[in-house]
Amino acid sequence: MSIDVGQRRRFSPDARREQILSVAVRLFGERGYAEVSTTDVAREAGVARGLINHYFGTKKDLYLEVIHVMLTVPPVALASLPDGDLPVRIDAIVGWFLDVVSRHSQSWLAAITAGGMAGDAEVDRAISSAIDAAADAVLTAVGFTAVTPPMHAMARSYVGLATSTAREWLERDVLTRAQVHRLLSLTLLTMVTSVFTDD
Amino acid sequence: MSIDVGQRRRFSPDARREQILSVAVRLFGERGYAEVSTTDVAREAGVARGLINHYFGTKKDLYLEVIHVMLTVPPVALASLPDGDLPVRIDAIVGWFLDVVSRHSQSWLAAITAGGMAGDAEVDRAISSAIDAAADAVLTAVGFTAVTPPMHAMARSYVGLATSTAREWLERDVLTRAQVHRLLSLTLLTMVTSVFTDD
DNA sequence: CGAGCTTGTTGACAGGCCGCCAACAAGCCG
DNA sequence: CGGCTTGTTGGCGGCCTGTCAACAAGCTCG
Repeated sequence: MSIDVGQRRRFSPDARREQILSVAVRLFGERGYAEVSTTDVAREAGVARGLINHYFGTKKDLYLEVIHVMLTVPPVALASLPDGDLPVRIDAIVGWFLDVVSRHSQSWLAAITAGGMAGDAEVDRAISSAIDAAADAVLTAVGFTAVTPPMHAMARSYVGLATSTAREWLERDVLTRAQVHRLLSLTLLTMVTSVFTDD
Repeated sequence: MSIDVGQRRRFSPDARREQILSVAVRLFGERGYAEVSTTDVAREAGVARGLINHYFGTKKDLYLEVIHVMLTVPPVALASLPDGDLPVRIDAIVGWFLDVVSRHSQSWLAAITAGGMAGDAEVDRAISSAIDAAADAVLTAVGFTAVTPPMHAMARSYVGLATSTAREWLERDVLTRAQVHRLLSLTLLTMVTSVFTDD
């Protein structure tokens, strides 16, 4: 019952990196950080454990690349948002966010809360930059050009509301998409019209 | 250079538990879950490492009790909220929340995001019940009696907004308390008057 | 006041995971 | 075909965790 019948094969470094990384993304996505050992990744990749350290360094470094992949969302069609009225633009950005988060729910939503390793400096920085990207997307979609630091911080807060609401929708199944859409649209409208104005 | 000059002393089980638990709360509050070993807790408590397992079982069980302590907030003066108009009650509950979270910021805010161990089933359940408690506090303070599941879920979402906003305020120092208060009050008012109404 | 007993406490053992590194060999090149 | 570059392996040392038999602190009873 030999699993790996194959001899020892040489791959291109890029190919090996990609292969190991894809296995790591899958495993870290299914279970958490602590529940996945480098031995697991090596076994499922059909590779010696030491090779992971050779390519990625530390297990935490591997995890950093994994969450980078999981948090990197194709900003496709983000520029193709309608130029209509403010409520129209808000509906568009909210719908776009719900589409994205429902597609890679198991990836993005799990990584944004650092499934298993919040508190680490580098992991927190990676998550923070992902929040920044989402906040920037919201601000540009709403139509803001000159963004002050407080406005940016409030947009980051709104991303926190969006993620927690999406979690209620996708992982708890008690809210409908329409309710989530309505909540996020109205709160964003309130923040834009009443909160951002005078800072 | 002997640190512990004391002989082996016998304590009451409750006293030992409390002593070890206080040390664990401090260490897990300062650093994350993975960064603190049971050897650290045992050393700082002046106790053999095996005693921790004897009293708490697994390291994760100890961590569960730790976050239970950190997330248990004295609901003092929560019943003594003013009975005034809706904006008045909202201002009161928001101010109360900001007071609480600014006092145990290093505890509550760090534990609500499961500093180092999200994804675990039991840890997630503990955090979820803490969110439930906060959501119930918000709902009762606002004045709702009959709470439907969707409303409860929306209140949980609002708690997510509150925590992320408090994090922007306390850990990033770019928002003032007044701005945070205004944001949380206006969004809660919006949710109560426009979102909750028709579900 | 001393012997015995309850039980809080300890230290060591076994298993697992991680980072590191010298040795090995697959595939190219002259 | 022989040598060489370098992708790849397996084992070593160290740290961490859960378990458990042995030890002793302090109470109890004769």
